[in-house]
Amino acid sequence: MGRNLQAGGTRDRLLAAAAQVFASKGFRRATVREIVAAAGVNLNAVNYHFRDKQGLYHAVLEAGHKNVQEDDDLAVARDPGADPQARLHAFVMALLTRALSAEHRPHQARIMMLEMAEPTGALDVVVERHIRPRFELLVEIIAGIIPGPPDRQTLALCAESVVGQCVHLVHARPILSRILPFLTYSRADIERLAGHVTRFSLSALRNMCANGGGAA
Amino acid sequence: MGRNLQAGGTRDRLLAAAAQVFASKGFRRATVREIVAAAGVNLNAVNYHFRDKQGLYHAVLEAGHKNVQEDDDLAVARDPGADPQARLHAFVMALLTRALSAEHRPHQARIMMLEMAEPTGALDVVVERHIRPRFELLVEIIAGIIPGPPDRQTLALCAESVVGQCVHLVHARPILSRILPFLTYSRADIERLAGHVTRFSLSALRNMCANGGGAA
Amino acid sequence: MGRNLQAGGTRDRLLAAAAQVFASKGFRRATVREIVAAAGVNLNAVNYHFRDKQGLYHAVLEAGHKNVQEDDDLAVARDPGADPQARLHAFVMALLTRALSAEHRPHQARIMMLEMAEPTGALDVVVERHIRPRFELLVEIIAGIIPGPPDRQTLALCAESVVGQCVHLVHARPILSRILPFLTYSRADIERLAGHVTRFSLSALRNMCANGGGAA
Amino acid sequence: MGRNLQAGGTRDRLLAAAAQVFASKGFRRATVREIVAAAGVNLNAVNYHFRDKQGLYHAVLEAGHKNVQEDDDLAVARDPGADPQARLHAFVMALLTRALSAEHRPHQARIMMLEMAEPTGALDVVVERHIRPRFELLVEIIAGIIPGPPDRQTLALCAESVVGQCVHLVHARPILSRILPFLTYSRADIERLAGHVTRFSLSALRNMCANGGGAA
DNA sequence: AATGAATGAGCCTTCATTCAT
DNA sequence: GATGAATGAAGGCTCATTCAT
Repeated sequence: MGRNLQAGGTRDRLLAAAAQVFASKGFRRATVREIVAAAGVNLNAVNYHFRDKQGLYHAVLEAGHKNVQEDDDLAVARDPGADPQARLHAFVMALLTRALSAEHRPHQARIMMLEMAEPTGALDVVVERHIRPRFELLVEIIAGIIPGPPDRQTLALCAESVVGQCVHLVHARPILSRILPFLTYSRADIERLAGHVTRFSLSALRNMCANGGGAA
Repeated sequence: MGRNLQAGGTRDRLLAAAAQVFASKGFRRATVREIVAAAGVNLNAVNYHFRDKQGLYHAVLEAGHKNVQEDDDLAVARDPGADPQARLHAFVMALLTRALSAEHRPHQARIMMLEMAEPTGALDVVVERHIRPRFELLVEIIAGIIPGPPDRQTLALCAESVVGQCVHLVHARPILSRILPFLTYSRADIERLAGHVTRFSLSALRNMCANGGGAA
Repeated sequence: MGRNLQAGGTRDRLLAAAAQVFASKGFRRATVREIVAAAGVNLNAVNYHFRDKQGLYHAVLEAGHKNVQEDDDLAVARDPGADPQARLHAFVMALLTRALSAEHRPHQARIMMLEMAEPTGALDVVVERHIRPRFELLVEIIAGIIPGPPDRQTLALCAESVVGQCVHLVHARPILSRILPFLTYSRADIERLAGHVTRFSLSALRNMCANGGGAA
Repeated sequence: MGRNLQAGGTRDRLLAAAAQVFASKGFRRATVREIVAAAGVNLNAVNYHFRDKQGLYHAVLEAGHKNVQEDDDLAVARDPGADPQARLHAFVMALLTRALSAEHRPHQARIMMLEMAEPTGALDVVVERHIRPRFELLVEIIAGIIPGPPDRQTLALCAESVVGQCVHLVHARPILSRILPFLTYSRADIERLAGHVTRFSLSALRNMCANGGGAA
């Protein structure tokens, strides 16, 4: 008795549902049954299309995210001719928006966090396809801001300082909501946070070389 | 039949083993069987001493971390008379050392990360007992660095910018190891990272007000 | 590996075995493992077909008993045109036969007894679907026997006096076997018991009104 | 640290608590831990005083009930000179009161019911010490009511017809509460029920011989 | 492609009991 | 007599997977 009355192919519906469930529960806690129920497909569809649960997970990671070059949010950040500090702000804003705003369903971001907490072996593909390209873009932006010679290692650490501030705001959300009562993670809050991170980082970057080498 | 041939009390051995296992696998993935095996005690020891798996988990969180006031690593950071930038460096160093160095068994840090990824309801106690005190200390330190009037909200965001850099280095370790090949998380690396975070943050903090208000 | 070598459907075999085991041990003492062993099916068949142990139990209660309207044993008792005392005898005989005779597997009766001793929450459905219809039938029969105006409350109590005699013979069987050595619960015994209950009740009912009101 | 501050001996407190718990949950569902908690004694007291759970159970049954000869409720029923129908009423009233009224804590009655539902092997002692004596008393009373020659077998069946009506009112209480909404098992209800059972039985007994032999 | 059925591994928990002071 | 600790046996349940249409 075909219950699969919906239009879209089983495979796609499965991918979409899986992205949702994996993002909200992580690989382990997510159950195949919940996914197929959400997708409205038969239990064995995952077996048939993706071999097993892990296969489905990998497929989600592979297909889930747009390439950096195609990411509209990063348009300004990618523009070599734009003002470096505008590029930085665009980058930060894109990162936070994508991870925090409700409209952009923070699937990929959460999956990545969960993946770091409990690696399932799928980290490699995520790093190479999603993280590294963005990292390189950020390094390039920072190189345009930081004064003096572009020491690769310093650039990298500064880039991670920027990224760290952002992802912390995402990952530690349940904690920050307790510690910083004024934070509601509204759209306005996101912009305020992006503004802070950009300001903080710009201030730091512009003075890095002066302090270079000498510890605190 | 060897009834607890080992030395120490069953309860303590259980706590230690549980901290280890919970830290490496999280609450969910960790199995009672693995914990008791690691502790070398009977399966039901957890039942007897902690009622159930969750009771053991809470006990680990309660007993696991030293109070801020007793934390020797934070001695300099707590000293109101010390140089603010020395205090900041001490704070950062303590955070990274405790979370990253092998000697300090990074249990609590990882458990906290996992707790954020998959909350089990034990987050409240962790926040109030461990996180908030350290946060307040950091705010106090930063207030001594940042020029101008101590706007509470700005102070808080700056504090999280500092914390974010640190925890990112911890949480994203598997990613950073791929992206930043020079990072080995050796003792020397930890010091280098602490130096960078301190420098980056100091640079930022000293110029926050100047840039204050104007977004990127 | 012999995958269900037996004939009938797993589900039915499970229901039959469960009825047996639940009847002999009650819900609590009965173990899923024993039931599936008796049914010769896999341990998780109960999970698959009935969700869990309780689901199986409910299914046994639902499916176990025929509807009053379809119960051939009660044909005479249901016939409004039949002699009232013949109807009463038929009712009593049906009750005892079903509960005591070996051929009719006294499952349902025992389960009901156990359910009263240790309610599991399944009592409601049993009452509404099995007990109340039979009770109403009995009240109707008695109304045709008892002289005078049909006081609802008296009718109900008389009905329970009849039912009580019957179920006592069933429930207290292990005790009665000790107290009344002549009782073997053979087919002949059942008929003799039915005769006694009918006679005893008829005698009582025909004289209820005369004694009405005055206590002993 | 002696927590056993109470006066009474551990053993007695244990017996009392066990009677309570066994009565409300039956042998199986009752847990040793619950009993010792209710008694306020150490877990191993049951082991020490009664060897094990079953030993405690038997002790409860042995010590729990007064001898028939000492039972004040049955004083009238035991009086050979009293009016037979008064004796019958007294017997019925004693049975129902003891089993149903809140003041008389219906421990023994419930335990007996549970014992019938799930025999634990302790039934023999209960039958010989509690049931048989009362049964013989009832037979004697009935012999004084029923007209004609005292056929032992008929007497016995009639006695069980009386007992059956009573215990049914007790055992089926959860069902009767649903079927007979007017029943609240209040003190007044108990008297009303005793009146009905007595009336019903007297009517029956006085006419048994007339109908004797002829089935319905 | 899709579906119903079946299967096996593993996990947490409860409970009575025993051991050693 | 009493107490804390330890132990072994079961039991119910969840889950991913595989089989057979």
